[in-house]
Amino acid sequence: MSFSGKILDWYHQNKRTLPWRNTIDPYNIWLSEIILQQTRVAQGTPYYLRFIESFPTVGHLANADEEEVLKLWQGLGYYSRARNLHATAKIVVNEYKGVFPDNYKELLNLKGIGDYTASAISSICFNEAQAVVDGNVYRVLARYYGVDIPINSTEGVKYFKTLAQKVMDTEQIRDYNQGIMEFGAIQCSPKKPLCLHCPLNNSCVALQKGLVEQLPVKLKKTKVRDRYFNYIIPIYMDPKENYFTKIEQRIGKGIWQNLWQFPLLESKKELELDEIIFRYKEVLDDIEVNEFLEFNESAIIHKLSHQHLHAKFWIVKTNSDFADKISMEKLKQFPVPVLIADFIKAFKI
DNA sequence: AATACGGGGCA
DNA sequence: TGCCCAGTATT
Repeated sequence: MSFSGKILDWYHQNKRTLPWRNTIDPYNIWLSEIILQQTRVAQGTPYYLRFIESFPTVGHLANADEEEVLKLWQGLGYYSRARNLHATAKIVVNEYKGVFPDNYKELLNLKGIGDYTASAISSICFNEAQAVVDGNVYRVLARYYGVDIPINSTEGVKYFKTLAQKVMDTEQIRDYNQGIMEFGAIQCSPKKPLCLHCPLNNSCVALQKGLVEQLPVKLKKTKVRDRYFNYIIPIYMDPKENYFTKIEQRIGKGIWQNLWQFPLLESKKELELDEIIFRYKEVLDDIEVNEFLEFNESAIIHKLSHQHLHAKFWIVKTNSDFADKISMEKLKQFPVPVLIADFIKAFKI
C-alpha cells in the first residue's frame, strides 16, 4: 500500500475527536487553525471553545472590540494572531459579504493566513488539493523519506512542500492532511516515536538507517536577549478606602503589542530601591510618594522564545489623586501579558 | 535569509 | 535546560 494509503488507514483508526472535527465551516476551521499555530492542541482547545461561545459567527467576531478579542486571547501568546484574526474577520464581513474565500490563492491574501493555513482551510473546507506542511508533516516526511535538508532553511521549505504535494492523496485530501498531522502528533512524535508498532515501519528510511532521533534536521535558533523590566505601580487610596492604580497600553513594535501593563522603567541591569526612587518620575507623573515597597525581592525571570525578562514590581503608595486611575476591579478586565496577570493575581494591599 | 513573536509541556 | 508545538510577518 502507498504512503498516503497507510496514513489514511491509520487516521481512520486513530483520529481523536476534537471540537473542530465535526464541521467543515470555514469560520470554525479558520479559527482553529489560527489558534493552533505553534500551539499544542491541549493548550489551544479551551481557547477555541471560548471563542466559539463568545463569537458564534465571523460577524460576531468582526463586531467585537479588539480589546475583547485580546482579552479572550490572553495567555495564548503570539498576540499578532489575535489582532490579525480580528482584522481578517472585518475584511471577510465587509469585503466578502461574510463568506470566506473558497480557494488557497485568495485565502493566502488574508492577514495571518500563510501557506500552511491557506492549505489547511482550502483542503479541509473545500477539498482543494493543497498539502499542509506543519511541524508534524516536516517530521513525518523527513523520517519516512530520510531527508536531512534543514526544515527551516529556504531550500527545506521548498523541498518539503514539493514532496508533500507529490505524496498526498488528492482524492481524499481533507482526511489525508489531517491524517498526516495527527500521525505526526501521536505516532511519529518528536520524542520516543512509536516505531515498534508503526504501520510504516517496514518502509521508513530513518528507521532502517537508525536516524529517527536525528531527523528532522533544524537550524539553530538565535540566542535570547536579556531585558530588565521595572514595573512602577502607583497605589492610591481614596477617602472611601477604594484602591486605584494606573495601567497603560503597549504601543509600537515588539512584544505584547496592544496589551496593557503598569508604567514600565526598562534598565540595562537590575535596579536597587535607591535607583528606583531616583528614576521613578521617568514613567510616573510627579506624585507625592508616601511609601516605596519592593514587591518581589528577587527578579522574576519571565522566559519568552527570544527574550528573558527580569521583572521587578515596585509599589508606590501615594496620596496624590492622579489622572486615568482605575479601580482594582476594572484592572482585571484589561488584556495583559501573563507576567502582569500573575502579578495581579498575587498582589494584595 | 534571518529574525521577531508567547507560553507551556515534557524528558 | 533545551526543544517543540496544526507558522506568519517583517526586516
